[in-house]
Amino acid sequence: MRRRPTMKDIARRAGVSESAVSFALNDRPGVSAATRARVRRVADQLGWQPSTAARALSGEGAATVGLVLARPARTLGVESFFLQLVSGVQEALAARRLGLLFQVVEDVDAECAVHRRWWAEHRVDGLLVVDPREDDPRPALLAELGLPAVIIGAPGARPVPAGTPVSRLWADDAGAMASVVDHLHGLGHRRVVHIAGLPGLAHTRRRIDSLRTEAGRRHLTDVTSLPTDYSDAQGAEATRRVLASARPPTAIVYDNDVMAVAGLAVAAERGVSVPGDLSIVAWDDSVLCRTTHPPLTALTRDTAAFGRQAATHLTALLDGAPATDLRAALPRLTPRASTGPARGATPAAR
Amino acid sequence: MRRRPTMKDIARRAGVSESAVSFALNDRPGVSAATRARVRRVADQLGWQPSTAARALSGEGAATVGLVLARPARTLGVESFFLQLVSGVQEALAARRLGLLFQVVEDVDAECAVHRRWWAEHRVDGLLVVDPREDDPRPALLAELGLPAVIIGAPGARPVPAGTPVSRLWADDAGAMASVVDHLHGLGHRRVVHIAGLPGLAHTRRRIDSLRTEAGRRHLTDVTSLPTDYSDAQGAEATRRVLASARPPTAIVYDNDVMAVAGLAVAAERGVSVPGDLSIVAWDDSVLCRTTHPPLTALTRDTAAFGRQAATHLTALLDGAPATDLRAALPRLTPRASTGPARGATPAAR
DNA sequence: TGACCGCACTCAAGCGCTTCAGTGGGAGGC
DNA sequence: GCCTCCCACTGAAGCGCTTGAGTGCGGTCA
Repeated sequence: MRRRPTMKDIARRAGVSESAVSFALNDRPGVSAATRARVRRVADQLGWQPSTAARALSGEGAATVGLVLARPARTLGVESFFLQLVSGVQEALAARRLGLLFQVVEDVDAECAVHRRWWAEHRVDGLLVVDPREDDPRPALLAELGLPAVIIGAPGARPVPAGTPVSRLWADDAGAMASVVDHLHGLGHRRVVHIAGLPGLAHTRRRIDSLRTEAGRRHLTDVTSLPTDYSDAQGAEATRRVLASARPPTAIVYDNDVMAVAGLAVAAERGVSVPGDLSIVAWDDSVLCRTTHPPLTALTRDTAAFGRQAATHLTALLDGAPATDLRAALPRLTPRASTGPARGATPAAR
Repeated sequence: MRRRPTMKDIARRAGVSESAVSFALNDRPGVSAATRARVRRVADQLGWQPSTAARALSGEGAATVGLVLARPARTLGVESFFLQLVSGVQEALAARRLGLLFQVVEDVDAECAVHRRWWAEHRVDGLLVVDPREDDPRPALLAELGLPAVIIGAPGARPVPAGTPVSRLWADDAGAMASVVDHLHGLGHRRVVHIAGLPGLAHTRRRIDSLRTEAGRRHLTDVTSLPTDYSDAQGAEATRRVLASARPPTAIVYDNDVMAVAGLAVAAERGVSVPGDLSIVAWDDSVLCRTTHPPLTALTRDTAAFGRQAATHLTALLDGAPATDLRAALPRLTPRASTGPARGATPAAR
């Protein structure tokens, strides 16, 4: 059990005052090059690192950003999305020696409570916010607390009050949905079901709306969206229901990889051939989509890069950059064997 | 942007000194019941929360525990294991208002550097350590730093130096492996391949060893373990190799769910019927195992409970409890359709 | 009635760092 | 040769909290 070295130790060994040490180590003017070098050497030698607690207390911020995941435990731990996102976030934060404070809670209210607590406890300098909702209390809260933040997957319905350091990273769901509809329409599909995610989330609404828009543009009137909770159970359930209906769809679009795989299993169990009788598209690519049989056509996006972009922008906000809306790269459709020509259709000209 | 209320504010409003406030809010003797109540009321009213920075600085600890994941990014974000674990950890920590500082790095050396830095920066009071290795530098480091920790999945080869506040939470891989071998042997399998995880990890070694022991006990001499990096790619690769060998196994045990699914896909692609020609067992159950076709026989364990147990014990260590070795619940085998009688074998008496 | 005690509370120092107001001395200007 | 200015550095306060050493006061006991 070693004692942690402090600036006082460095000051003593280098024969200067504490303030000189502070100046030297923080690249501030006021010390000669020689002294600076000497202080640095001693600090290295002692293995000194600034105490974040002390830094935070003297107004420098906590060197930490927070991320809260508000999802019931049961829908957690399956999707590749979050760990990928976090791993990208880390990369950007580690470069700035920022820590990531992480918490999983049950719902948005609990998330707000955590944000409030972190703020009051002086724990974080900024926040990454995921899963924006249609009726989202968080932007207002962030504005009240004045905490810099990046909302990932925004814009939601609720705009961010002006003048607050809150940026939004926007995934182009409409564009992505257009590419999916293009693909399916080109293969001759006319009856499409969209098995969507949690109904309260902003991107669920956006996907549902753009499906309707894109379908209308191509004169497909027979499209439906069914919300779920993203779990394999509900994905399977919904699939079973639509396949048993009077006029089952010839293609299904799933809002995540897990449900798509579950849907594929349901098709297999009912003797529905994929892609012969039914085409399947998954939103978000992952190992899952590649290892099923047949492998699934999926919307591929670089989730880690997404996280990196969000975190990088957050560090810019912390440095005082103005808040903006930014746009993530458009996901691209990776066609695999789970989509094919609609039964009995002559493929439209591409 | 509100100013955070401090104890000074409370003191002023309640008409007492700051120390009285501190005593009142920390349930220490030295204030009358009336004053205590008044102070509490004012604190609530102001929405006061203690500044962790200030607390940490005055010797109270950072109210945070750390968790570092040392895995290359490519093997991340697929397994259900970690998010589940973390969600369990959170539950136990949230009850004590402890934060979780989380970081993903590339390898153990980087992990050690992070531990050192967190210690020097005063950021964490304790650590959760995962993926113990055969030749693990971390126990010695923890001892040097004197940081309380729980090593999850231990014991590794390297014991923890005595007198350090480091406990080990032990998963009974031998017992689990015994149940797997039992199951397969009972179905008449005599040639079994084990597609294992990262070779450096302690539990990989333990599983390999116990497979050998259990096989020996039942006079199966034809067992092999092949290490991989846990990725679907290597899982598929290894499967391809063993299926193409002169005497392919009749059963394969995979060290995680992802590789098992990948292996199943390889079997399908080569026209090997499961479970007709090949039985498959996955170590760690998840949605994946339930949604494949056929669903996979898997070793089910309550990963969230595992995390909860680890975190709960860590809080005990922080409270000064002595370090011990504890044992997690034995995983149980969930038989599904991916395992069946070995081709041409008369099942042994069960 | 005075010595003593314990209770309820205040004071001030200190945790490790930043920062602002000095301070001393050497260089430069006239 | 003296005044000024600037550079390199020091001193001390302060961030919000804990804590051990006081302080004053009402009550008990001889």
